[in-house]
Amino acid sequence: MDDQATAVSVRTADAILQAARTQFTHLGYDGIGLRAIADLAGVNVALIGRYFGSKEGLFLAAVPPRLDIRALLAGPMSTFGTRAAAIMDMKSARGFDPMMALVRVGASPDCAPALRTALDEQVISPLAMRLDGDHTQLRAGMVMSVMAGYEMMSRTIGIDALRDAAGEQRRLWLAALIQQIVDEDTFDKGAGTEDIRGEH
Amino acid sequence: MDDQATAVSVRTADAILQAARTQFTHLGYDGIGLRAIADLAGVNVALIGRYFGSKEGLFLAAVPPRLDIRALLAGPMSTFGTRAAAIMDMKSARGFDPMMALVRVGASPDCAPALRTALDEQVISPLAMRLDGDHTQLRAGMVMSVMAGYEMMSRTIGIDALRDAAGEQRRLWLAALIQQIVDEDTFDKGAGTEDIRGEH
DNA sequence: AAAAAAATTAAACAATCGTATAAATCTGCT
DNA sequence: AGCAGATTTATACGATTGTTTAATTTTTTT
Repeated sequence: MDDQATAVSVRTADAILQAARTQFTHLGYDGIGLRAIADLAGVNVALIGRYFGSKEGLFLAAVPPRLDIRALLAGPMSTFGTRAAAIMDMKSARGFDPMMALVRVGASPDCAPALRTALDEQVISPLAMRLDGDHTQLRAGMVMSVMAGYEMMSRTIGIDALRDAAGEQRRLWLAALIQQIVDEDTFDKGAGTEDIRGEH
Repeated sequence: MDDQATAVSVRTADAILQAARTQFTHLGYDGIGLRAIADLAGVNVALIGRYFGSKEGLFLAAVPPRLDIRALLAGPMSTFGTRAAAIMDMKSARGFDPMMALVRVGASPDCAPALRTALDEQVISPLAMRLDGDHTQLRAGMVMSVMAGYEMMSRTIGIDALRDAAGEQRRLWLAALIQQIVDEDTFDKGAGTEDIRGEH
């Protein structure tokens, strides 16, 4: 009378999922093989095929469902930027790092569609619903852009200026940048853009 | 009496480089094989090994040297955001797309170090030298963060809100966001950040 | 035109990839 | 204990990976 209802061993399935998450996150979808994941989980390779069908099946079960930052929406929107910047600055002390996974694995054309859907449903839309003013979806997408870009430059690529700079200043500016997108009527006056030279 | 001085055929070497650039950009470092690159260049696979040594050698010769956005620094800094946003919105009509290459291939741990160096020397440092005020390196890195994040979310992953939204509004906000980082004393008053809860 | 050098190709190397199959081990029930 | 079903393992398959070697074609020089 375990809490397992399906025809699989949840203990080993979870071990596989956890190993897959960390490896996909740090090495990318093509950067890690199923045998290495199985070894890290302490099981045989064939179990991955048995429990998740294929490598893509394992990825879909491991990464996209965990791509949520709903914890960020807990507090008031007036301090969203501060909370977002604080999360980005933590070294993913324990467990899964959603932002790094998004950046590392989102570059693969095979993974992008699933990530796009998960990101839309679990992050951008919930965030957009908390925003006031116009173009909430667009602004929510811009918030994610800033966060993903910061993650990519500071951690994935490792630009010195972002990785080594004084943490306080860096976190303050990142928070201010994000908060400006969250606050309505920030850019309505078109500050800073005097000349647009688009097409024709 | 051709303009080739080295011991290789520059014509085919360039064909290989060009094929490698476009394929790495759109499929990532692990997403494309040397045979496919050679076929696209119309040459034999062994020539890649002969001219560039290895796959990594080909990548290093093809992508990092082209990672520059110096054209953006041509105009006045007061309109940098507008120029940056305009470039980001073009569909890389012809030739090489540096931003997409950076995002697609920067996710690979094998490529990140070379991209970091190239980005520092060719983009961030030149941009930082054009900036007034303090923390110029940090701010230049933040500019690249916003641009890379926007590229990743709008094109690589393809978030609907960023891909389909009204181009004018999207470009205006992106320009304003970048310009705010370029302009000095924008965040000196700490606008929007009322409470910082960092460590200890 | 013959010889030398450069450029290109065909073929195969060992390794690893994702995946599938059949045997072996473990688990719980009567 | 002994059987039945679930769970895991060992093994191998075909394909593809990056890379290398030797033979061949093309180009240049004498």
